[in-house]
Amino acid sequence: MSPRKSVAETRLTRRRIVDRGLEIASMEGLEGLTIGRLATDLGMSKAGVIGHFGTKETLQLAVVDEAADVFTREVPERVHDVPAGLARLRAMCEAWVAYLERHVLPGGCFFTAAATEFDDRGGPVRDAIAGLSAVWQRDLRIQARLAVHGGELPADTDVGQLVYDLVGIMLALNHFLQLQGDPAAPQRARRSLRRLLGE
Amino acid sequence: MSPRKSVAETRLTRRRIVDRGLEIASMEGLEGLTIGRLATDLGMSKAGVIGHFGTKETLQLAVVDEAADVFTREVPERVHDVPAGLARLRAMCEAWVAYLERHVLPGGCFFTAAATEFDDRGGPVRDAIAGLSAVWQRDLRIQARLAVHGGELPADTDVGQLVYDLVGIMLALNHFLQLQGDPAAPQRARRSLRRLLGE
DNA sequence: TTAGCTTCCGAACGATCGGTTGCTATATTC
DNA sequence: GAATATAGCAACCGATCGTTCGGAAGCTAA
Repeated sequence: MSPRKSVAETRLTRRRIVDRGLEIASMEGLEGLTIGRLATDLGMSKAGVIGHFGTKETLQLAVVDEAADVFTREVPERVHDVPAGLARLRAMCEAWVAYLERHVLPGGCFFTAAATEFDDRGGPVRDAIAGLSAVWQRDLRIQARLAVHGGELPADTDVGQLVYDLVGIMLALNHFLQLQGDPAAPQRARRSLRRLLGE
Repeated sequence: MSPRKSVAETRLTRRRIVDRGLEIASMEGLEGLTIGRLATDLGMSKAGVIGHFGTKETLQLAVVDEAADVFTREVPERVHDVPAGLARLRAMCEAWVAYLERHVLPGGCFFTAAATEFDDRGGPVRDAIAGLSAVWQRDLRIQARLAVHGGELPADTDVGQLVYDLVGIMLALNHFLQLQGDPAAPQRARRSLRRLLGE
């Protein structure tokens, strides 16, 4: 029925699929994201959806990539001009909190959900999630180390421990926001951040 | 084919189903827990499995209950004789860390997985998970409050904030253990606990 | 011994899963 | 303007999903 679209339109269709896929996956999980559901939501056939990717796993990887793009746009890119070191580390965390607080994705933090969903399995999707998570934590570690070397954080700071605590604060924020709907959670996250990184 | 079993055997069959169901659910999630898979694993028919519960949702609720029993047995019951207040709070957290460290369930903390899986939906399963999570956090809050009133923790301690931080430590522990396989994670968790609750 | 209750099985139900195939209609290329 | 490439559709595939049904088998109470 539907004819071939122009190159621009084709790219747009692909983006529509991935965007909607990311919304669904953030709510129902990457496995709960089904081709049929996606086709219905977008008003197209299953073949039209899967034709862009070939395989559901490839589609999942595209969604993971898109989630990474959204996160990058919403968090690290917003603090790109903040001076490196403690100031940048603080800004990264504040942007992180604001990102979760704003409910950019309807299902909360995509990576939290995807990580707990895939942490037991193998395969490229799990590897992609673990890799992106590791990259972000490495960025945090780099700024923390700069802050230590610059004397902005105590010289005996255990950087790995600090990143562990930061991740915990954000996981808790997602947990209290999504499961308990606790509106005080962002306040709590910011207070814990202040205790770790100073005022 | 299989005839009626004695009452004791019947209960045992039901327990076998729920026990295996909990193992599967901790790895694949509560939705990934499938009646067909369960039947295959236990060497029985799908009808034989679902006959004990009537509905998949009822089965899921039974699995959630079983997970709560396991957690209760492995954590709060082990510290029942520790004096109330700070000592008990510390013991609860240590038992919590040990529980995650020991990999009691193959898929890590069942409640972490189930909470992130169901936090966007409605229904009785989500309510059960949220309720059990709330009860455990209330127990933590009670002991924290006793510690404050007894002068074991600073008088200006924000108990809600403390519980928030404790939950974050455990979520991070599960995250680093399951996704990154980081063997240093329990050490990190204990160190963060010491910082919050003293030596 | 018999009647009833219950567990479990085999088989089937409609729905949905991921994926394939053949086709049409158009955008692009020559 | 003709040839080619391709986006998307309708229809279908085998597998699996949760669930239902009738009956076989044996425990239990009469």
